[in-house]
Amino acid sequence: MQARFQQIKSALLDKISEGEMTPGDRVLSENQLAEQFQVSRMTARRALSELVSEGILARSQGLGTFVADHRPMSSMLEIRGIQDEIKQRGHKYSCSVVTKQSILASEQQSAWLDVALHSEIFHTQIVHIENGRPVQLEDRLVNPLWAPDYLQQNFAQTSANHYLSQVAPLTQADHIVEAILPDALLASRLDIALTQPCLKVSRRTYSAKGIVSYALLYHPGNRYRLGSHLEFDSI
Amino acid sequence: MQARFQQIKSALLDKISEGEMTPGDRVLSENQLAEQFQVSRMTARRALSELVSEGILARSQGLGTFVADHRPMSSMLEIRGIQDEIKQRGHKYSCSVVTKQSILASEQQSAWLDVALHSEIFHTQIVHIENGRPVQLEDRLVNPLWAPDYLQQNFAQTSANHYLSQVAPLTQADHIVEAILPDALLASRLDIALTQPCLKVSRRTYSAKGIVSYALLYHPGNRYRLGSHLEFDSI
DNA sequence: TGTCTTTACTTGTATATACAAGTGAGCTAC
DNA sequence: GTAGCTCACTTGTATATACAAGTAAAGACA
Repeated sequence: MQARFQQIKSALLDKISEGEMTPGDRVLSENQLAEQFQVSRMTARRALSELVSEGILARSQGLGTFVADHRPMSSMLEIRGIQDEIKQRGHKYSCSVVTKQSILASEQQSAWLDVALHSEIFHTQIVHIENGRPVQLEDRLVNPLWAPDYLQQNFAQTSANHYLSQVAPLTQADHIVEAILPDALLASRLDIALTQPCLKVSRRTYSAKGIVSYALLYHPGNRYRLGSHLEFDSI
Repeated sequence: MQARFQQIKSALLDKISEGEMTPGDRVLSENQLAEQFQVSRMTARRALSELVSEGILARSQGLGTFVADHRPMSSMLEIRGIQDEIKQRGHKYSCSVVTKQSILASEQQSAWLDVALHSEIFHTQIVHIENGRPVQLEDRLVNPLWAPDYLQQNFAQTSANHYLSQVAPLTQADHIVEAILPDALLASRLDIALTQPCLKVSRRTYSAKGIVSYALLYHPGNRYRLGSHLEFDSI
C-alpha cells in the first residue's frame, strides 16, 4: 500500500509525463486536490510541496501551483550515465546500440585517447531513448588498456559509465559544450529536423593511470538541458 | 521576521558550517528540537525535512536524523566576466550597451529573482564584442536590494560580474545550458544567420542573503564553446 | 473614466493530535 | 546463556483547524 501523498504525486506526474499537462499549466489547488482524493489539505499540500522541491512544479502565493519548465536537466558536474538520469525522473529508458566494435585509431582518435597511432581501441555508438524519444547519441571511444572487457558489456543493462567507473575509477573529467546543427545522419539518429540545434558535449574522462574514454554526446536542443550548481563558500 | 522553521534551519546550518556538527553526527530529534525552540513537532519536522531534501541531513526511521555526507564539489567553474576572458586571450574587447533601465518585474522575472511581483528590478542588455565580432549577448536582471547602484556603473569599464561580486560576494550559482536557434532580434544583435545555433546559458547567482542576479547569456555556436574541468581525487 | 474597496480565491505558517512503523536496549522466561 | 518479548524512543503518515499574506477580478464610488 502506497502512502496517499505518494498516490497524488504519481497521479500528477502521470498527467505531466503523458502530456496532459504541460509547463505553465495550472495544477488543481490544494483544496481541490484534497477533495478529489478525499484527503486533508495538508496531505495534498505535501504532494505538491515535494514536487516543488523536486523542480517539477512551481508555486506562487495567491496565484496557484503550476507545472514548471520541465525539460530534462542533467548536472555537468556529475559524471553519471544518462540511464540513471532517466530512471531517476521516473521515465522509461531504452537504448539502441548502433555500433560496437574494435577499430584502429585514426590520427585524431589516437590524440584524443593519448594512444599510439593505429593501435586498437573500442568504439561504441548508442542512442539513448527516454519515453520513446531519443535524447542522446553517445559516440564513445575507449582505451582497451583500462577496460579490456568493454565490448562484452550488455549496454541495455549496464551503462558504459557504470562499467567504466568500476574498472577504472574516475579522477578527472574535461567537458566542452557547443551548440551545433546536426548533419543528416545525426538528425536521423536523434529523430529531429536538420534545423533543430543540438548540444554537443565532448567529455574526456581520466582515471589515475590515464585517459579512459572520450565521448561525444549529442542531445536534441529541444529535449535536453545541461545544468550545474556551484557553491563557493559556506558548507 | 523570519519563519520559525527557517530559524531552526538556520541554527542547524550554522552548527554544521562552523564545524560544531560534522557528517555522521546525530541531530537533536524532532521532539527535542520542538521543545528547545518552543514550537510544535510538525514545525521542527519541517525544518528537518527541508534540510533532508536539500541533501544536508539524512533521516532513518527509528534511528534519528544525521548530518549527511556532504562532499564539496570541486568548484572549478569560474564565474567571471567575458571581458576578462577576452583580454586574457589577448584579444580586443569592446561592448555595446543596448538596454540599461529600471523595470517592474513580470511574473516570470519575479520568480527568477525571487522578489515580489511588479517590484522594481534592474535590467541591462549588453553585447560583448571580441575583435569586432559579437560573442555574447548578456541579458541580465538584478535585484536592487543587493546592488542599488548597479545602473550607475559604466559597463564599458566595469563588468557587471565584477561590480556584483564586490557588492554581494557570490556564494552559489546555478547554470542551465541549452542549444537554441536565435530569433530575429538575437540574430541581429549577435550578427549571425537565423540558422546558426546558439548556446544559451541561464545563470543565477546567489549571495549569502539571496538571489543577486539572473543572467541570460547567448553565444553564437560557431564562435564560442564552454569548457569545464573536474577533479574528483579528494572527496 | 478612473480609483479605491471588497471579496473570493490562492499559498504560507503553525499547532495539536493520533496512530503506524522501524530500531535498539534491556528484561524475562526458558 | 540466549532467544524472544516489551518498552522507550525514533521517524513516517494523516487529519482538522486557525490565521496570515499575496493576487486578481468584480464592484462601489467619485
